[in-house]
Amino acid sequence: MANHEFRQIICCDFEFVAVDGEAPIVVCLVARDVVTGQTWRLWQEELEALSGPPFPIGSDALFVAYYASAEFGCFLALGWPLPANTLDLFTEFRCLTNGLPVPSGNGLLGALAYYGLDALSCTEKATMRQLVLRGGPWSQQEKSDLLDYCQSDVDALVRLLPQMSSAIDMERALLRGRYMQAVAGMESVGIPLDWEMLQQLRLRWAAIKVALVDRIDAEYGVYEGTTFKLERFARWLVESDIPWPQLPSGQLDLKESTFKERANTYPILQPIRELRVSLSQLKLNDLAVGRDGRNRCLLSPFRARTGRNQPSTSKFIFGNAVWVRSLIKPSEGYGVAYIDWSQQEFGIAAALSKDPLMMDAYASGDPYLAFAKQAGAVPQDATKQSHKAERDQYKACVLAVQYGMGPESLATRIDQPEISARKLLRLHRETYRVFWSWSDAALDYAMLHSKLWTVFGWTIRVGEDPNDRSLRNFPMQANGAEMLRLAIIKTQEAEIRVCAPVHDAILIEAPLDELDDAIVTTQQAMADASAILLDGFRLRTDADVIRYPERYSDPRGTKMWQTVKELI
DNA sequence: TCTATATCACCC
DNA sequence: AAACGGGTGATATAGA
Repeated sequence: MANHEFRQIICCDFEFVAVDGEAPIVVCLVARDVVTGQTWRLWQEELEALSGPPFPIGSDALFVAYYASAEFGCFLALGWPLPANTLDLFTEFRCLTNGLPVPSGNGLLGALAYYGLDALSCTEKATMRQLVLRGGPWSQQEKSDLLDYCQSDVDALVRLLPQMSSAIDMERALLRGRYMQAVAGMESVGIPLDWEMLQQLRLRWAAIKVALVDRIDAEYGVYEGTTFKLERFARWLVESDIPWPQLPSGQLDLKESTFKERANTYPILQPIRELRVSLSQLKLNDLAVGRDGRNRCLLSPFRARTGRNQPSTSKFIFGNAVWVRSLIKPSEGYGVAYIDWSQQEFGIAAALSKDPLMMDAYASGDPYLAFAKQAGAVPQDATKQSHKAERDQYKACVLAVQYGMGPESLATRIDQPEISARKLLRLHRETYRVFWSWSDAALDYAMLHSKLWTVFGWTIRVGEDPNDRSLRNFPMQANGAEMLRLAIIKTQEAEIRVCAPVHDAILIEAPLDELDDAIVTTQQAMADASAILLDGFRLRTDADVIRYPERYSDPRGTKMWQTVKELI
């Protein structure tokens, strides 16, 4: 924590009731200034009477919490301004132990255990959390118990801080702390949905499933209710004299790709294949939607090893099948925009490795076609239209390299013989030599020193059984996550309502007459973020704009959306 | 009957 | 030994 002298260091914890889709209900707060020892204990009503926190939050104060987005959710619910400096010990604990086993998890108790500090037992903690979640009214005794419990977490923070502080890179930690504020902002704003349509869907869900199965399964008799029965399917296959591949375990291989391949030879399988695909996509059960029709859930920042957000895929609309996004609809007078970086990971790879050809390819606007040209596979005047097939293959190769894919898988992916896939991968190595030696060096470094980190210090430790594909991919994905965080911070600081992060994209919302400006500002923030991270190299973005009364639509999901609408 | 495991599908 | 990175979650079947 050198070079950062704070006059106040405030460790803080709230108790609150969280309901999916809704703002938190604040129950109480305890905070302590570790410099002076001053302690604040405040109950609901007292907090609501305040227009800001009782402790200092200015530039010479440091706000310390564990999972600060939760605390900031309470700040926002109370209408309080946010602190200038935030140190989130959850995030720092993740950063310090990322990739290593954490025997007791990543929670506050886990961090205390990791550093050999004692704490409240899990069961005591669970009991008290239940008392919070039960909701009010609480007796005087319960109130004082809850405040004591809340204070025990603050005590824990106070003890954890010195244990961790020597290992914390304060400058970067403060940046991550700013992102925790941004997360609270997004969790509070949420994503506007078509409430009526969602109600319709939920109401008729079971009936839609049954209708789908009834329509198709009569011919096969392999479903029991709406569940596919393996045994029945096996019997039907024998009766129909259709050979079927098995998994090593002996079980029938039920992969979509297997159905696809078999359906080519036995077209009778086509309808049941489509039924399986549809049913597998029919799950929007747990979408977390508030009474105002907005999708809000924990975004779980820094949860993934790469530092990405990892919201629950069932609660978060962008985790569902793409057709479900058609439920996204701005409210009257508003628009939303989905703005994503173009070929973000390719651009990051180019800029960080400083591979001149790769940077040229990115700058050309169509890296995939540029790669094909650089490899001499298509003429210099080739276009997306004139050489679509070649471009598709070189695109698949670029993506394959980013994931460390081997020739067999790439061959399957592009539906070509293995020798073609080998050739593509070889051309990538030969064309982007600088990138490959950079990637090799990163892997060597990771194996030798057992860690790797991003430009802003998000670190992965190399544990047992390292996966070289993960390690090679880490700089691209983890720096992509850094870029997203920085861009979101900047966008929010420009007073734009950010609804959600989507790995390489940002969803924003604005009144219709401000939407175009908001998009420009966001794109500027995203370009700036890339330049800061990539030493001046700017990545492009694309914007998908939806103006009330339009709804979001993704071409990959329109067919399923149509089917569902017809069934309603 | 409940839980664990395997497998699969979805997202970027 | 295999070789597609990072994830969450549902479902079907096997096992306690």
